[in-house]
Amino acid sequence: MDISIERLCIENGLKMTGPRRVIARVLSESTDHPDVDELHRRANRLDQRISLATVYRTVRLLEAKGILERRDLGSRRARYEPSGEKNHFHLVDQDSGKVLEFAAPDAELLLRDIARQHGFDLALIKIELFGRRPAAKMGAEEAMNGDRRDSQARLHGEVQGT
Amino acid sequence: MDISIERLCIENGLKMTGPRRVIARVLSESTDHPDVDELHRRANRLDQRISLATVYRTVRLLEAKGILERRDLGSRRARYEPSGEKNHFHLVDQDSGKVLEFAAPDAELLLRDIARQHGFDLALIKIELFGRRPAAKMGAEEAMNGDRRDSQARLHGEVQGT
DNA sequence: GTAGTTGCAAAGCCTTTGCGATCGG
DNA sequence: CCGATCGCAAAGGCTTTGCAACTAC
Repeated sequence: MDISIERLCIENGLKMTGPRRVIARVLSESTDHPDVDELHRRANRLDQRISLATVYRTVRLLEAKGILERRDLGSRRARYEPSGEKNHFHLVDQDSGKVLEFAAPDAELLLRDIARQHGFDLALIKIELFGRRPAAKMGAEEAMNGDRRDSQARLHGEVQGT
Repeated sequence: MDISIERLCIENGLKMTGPRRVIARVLSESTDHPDVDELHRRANRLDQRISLATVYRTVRLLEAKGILERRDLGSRRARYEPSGEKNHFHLVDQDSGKVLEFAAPDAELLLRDIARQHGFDLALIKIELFGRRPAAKMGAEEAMNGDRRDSQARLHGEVQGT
């Protein structure tokens, strides 16, 4: 799972320029759901010269090629992840903004079935759960994969100024 | 979901000003998932003077009060719907952009269970299915699991393209 | 009367784009 | 070599906000 994104790019007939190679590598090494700004930051650690615009253009291109998938996860910024991975969904901790991934093959089947009953072929299933952990015991599998927080921030905020 | 939005506003201690009353009414009468611009348009049919900024401020406030829920549904503009309604999810036709609502109590249970296993209390479950109808045999039933079917017409549909 | 609201226009945030320079195949 | 890609800065689309006037309670 190292350079797979780059491989996919090549298979899709994309020119592998310097910046693109770096971004592909950053994507391949990410196990979370970085937004464009974060990708830019990570890419810049490998090559200072890569511009934000290029990161935007690249994720857009890779999304069009089906190599990446865009996620929203509550924040205003788009986040990306490789689409190859087997179906998984997102459980967002509303307090910390952390995102856990989980599989739910049973639920998936049910949904696919419902869609079929309506005459649809599903291309994409998005399931996002938002909740909080009752203060009690945490820890345990905290080890999953934490995400950059930032997802909410507008979930509670006061609304009217002055 | 008739004039209930206004009632909810009052219960939440919000001042019922003219603009707010109109927006509440528009929301109460909507059976689809309008974006802010569309809400503004509808509100303006009842009162020309209502500004876009006020619509933004109002939906934000109502979302904070838990009266409305924001949806993304693939487009870049936020869409809103009353949160009171019983849990339902969205099936988006990628060709037309139309959104069907459906219920999936079984899937819901499964998911709630998964969340519990991770120590979470769920506040919100989002399920969005994206797919297309193979031109072949459609028809059959347009009626969903008891929820109201909702054929929103004017839907600036598209999801993303290149 | 006072705190909460509103309109308007300006500002902000994220994303896209025009353009000339560069680079990959 | 030719078209794809890049960096930069300017432009766009959607949303928020500062401010002074106004209004519900």
